[in-house]
Amino acid sequence: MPTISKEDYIKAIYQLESDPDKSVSTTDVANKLEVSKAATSEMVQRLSEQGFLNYEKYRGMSLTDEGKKTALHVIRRHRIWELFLMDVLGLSWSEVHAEAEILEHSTSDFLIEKLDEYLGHPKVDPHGEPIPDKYGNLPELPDCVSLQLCEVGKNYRLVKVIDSSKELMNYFTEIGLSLNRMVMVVSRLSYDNSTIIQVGNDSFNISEKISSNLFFIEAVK
Amino acid sequence: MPTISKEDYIKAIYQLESDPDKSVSTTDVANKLEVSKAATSEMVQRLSEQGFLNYEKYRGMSLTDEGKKTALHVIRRHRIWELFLMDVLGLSWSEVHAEAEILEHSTSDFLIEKLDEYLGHPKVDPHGEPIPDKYGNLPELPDCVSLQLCEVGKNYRLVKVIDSSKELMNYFTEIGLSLNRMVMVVSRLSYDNSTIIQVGNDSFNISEKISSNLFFIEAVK
DNA sequence: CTTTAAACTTAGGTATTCCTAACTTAATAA
DNA sequence: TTATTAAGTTAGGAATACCTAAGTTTAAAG
Ligand SMILES: [Mn+2]
Ligand SMILES: [Mn+2]
Ligand SMILES: [Mn+2]
Ligand SMILES: [Mn+2]
Repeated sequence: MPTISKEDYIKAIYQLESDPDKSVSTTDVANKLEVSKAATSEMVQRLSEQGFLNYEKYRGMSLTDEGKKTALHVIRRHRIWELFLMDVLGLSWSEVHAEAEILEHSTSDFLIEKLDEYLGHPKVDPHGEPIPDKYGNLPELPDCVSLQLCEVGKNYRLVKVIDSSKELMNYFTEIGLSLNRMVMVVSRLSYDNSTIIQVGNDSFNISEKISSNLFFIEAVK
Repeated sequence: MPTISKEDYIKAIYQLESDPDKSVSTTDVANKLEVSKAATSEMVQRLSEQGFLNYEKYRGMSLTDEGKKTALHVIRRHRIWELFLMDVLGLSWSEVHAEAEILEHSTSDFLIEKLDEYLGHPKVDPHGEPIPDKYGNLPELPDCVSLQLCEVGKNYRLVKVIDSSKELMNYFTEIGLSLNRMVMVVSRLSYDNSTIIQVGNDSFNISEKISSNLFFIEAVK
C-alpha cells in the first residue's frame, strides 16, 4: 500500500526511534533522508492521517503498530537482499546497501519468501543485523559488545558491523575484517582509547570512533 | 534518467513497433498499458519533447535511437531477471513475468552485469526471447518456425514461447512443454488447423491460435 | 463531397512529492 | 521574564502521472 517514498520515511523513523533516549523530530528525519524539513513535515502529517504514526505538531512522532509492522516489512526485504547480493552474487560489503535500498521497494511477498528459502531462512544480514521473519518478529541474537568493551588478551568473533559509510566498509574489507572473523585484542591505548587488534597475522590500531561500529562475542575455545 | 512510467511506455512502444505492418497509435499504447488515451497522449508528447520518440499529432509515433536504446536497456533487465528467477530461484514460467516487470526498473547497471555474469552471459530468456547485450545489441538467433508450419512426422525442439497469458504458460508447463523440449508432430487436422504433437509419451491437440505462440527448430538427429 | 464515427487531443481536475521563502511556536540564554 | 534563536509549519509553486468530459481532427461510409 505505501509508496516508495512512504516506505523510506517509515523505515527512517523506525531506525531513529530505536534510540530510546530522545524522541524523533522532523529535523532528524529530514537530515536522515536528505530532504527539506518542509517536505518532512508534510509527509509526517500524511502518514499520521493514514495511521502509520502518532504525531502532535511541534512535538515528536512515534510509529503506530501498523507503522512498525510496515517498517519491519521493508527492513526484512532490505536485509534479505543484502545477504543475497553478498553471498550469492558476490558483491562487497560496501556495495550491497545502495542496491538493497532500491530493491526493498520492488519485491513482492511471494518473491521475498523464495529468496528467504533459497538462503535457508537466515537470521542475520551481512552486517550481522537481525532479519525480521515474515510476521515481523525479530530473532533474538546473543549479546555482543563493542570493541571498546572487549578485554585485552582475549579472543573474539566479529558478529555485527554498523554500516556508517562505504569508505569505512571498504576499510574493514581491506584489513580482512568480515563477519564471524576471529580477532585478538592486543592492547588498548589510554591516550586516545584506541584498540590494537590482531586479524590473522596483521595488527591494526582501531580508533575509539571506529571501535563503536564493531561488535564482538567472546570466543570460547 | 527516465522514470518507471516512462520506461514502461517506451518499452511498450518498442514492442508495438516490432510489428512492421502498422505504425504505433496512441490507442495501441493506451490499450497495452491499460491507461486512458488522454494519459497516453500527454506522455507521448512529453517523451517527444525529451527526445525519446518522434511524434506528429494525430499521426503515429516512432522511437528515436535514444528511445530504442532505452527500450533495449529495460528489456535486457527484464529478461535477465526472468532467467534468474526461473533458473536460480525456481519460479515457474507463469510467475516470472510479473516480478520482472517491477525489478526491471530497480536494477543498476552494476547489478545487472553481476547477474549477467552469474548466469554466464545468457543469450535468451526463459521464453526463448533474445537478451540484448549491455550495448543494446540483440544476439542473432537461428531461424525458427511456428507450430503451424512444422511438418507432420518430423521432430522439433521448442525454442520460443510467446508469453500471452499466465493461464497459457501454466498449461504449457502442465503438458510438459518447456524450453528446448523435443516434440514430434503427429498430425494436423485440416478441419480447424489444429496440430497434434507428442511430448514424451503423451499426445496433445494444440489449437491454431495456441500454435502461433510456439516456435520450433527442426531437430537434426 | 458530405456526414458520421472513430481516433486523438485538450481542458480542467486530483493526488504525490518535492522545493524555497515566509511565518509561527518552542526552547534557551540573558 | 523577555528577547533571541532554533525548530517546525504553512504558503505557494513546480513536476509527474493519472483521470473524465468535452472538443477537434481524420478516416470511412454513404
Ligand atoms: Mn543496509
Ligand atoms: Mn529505500
Ligand atoms: Mn516477460
Ligand atoms: Mn515494468
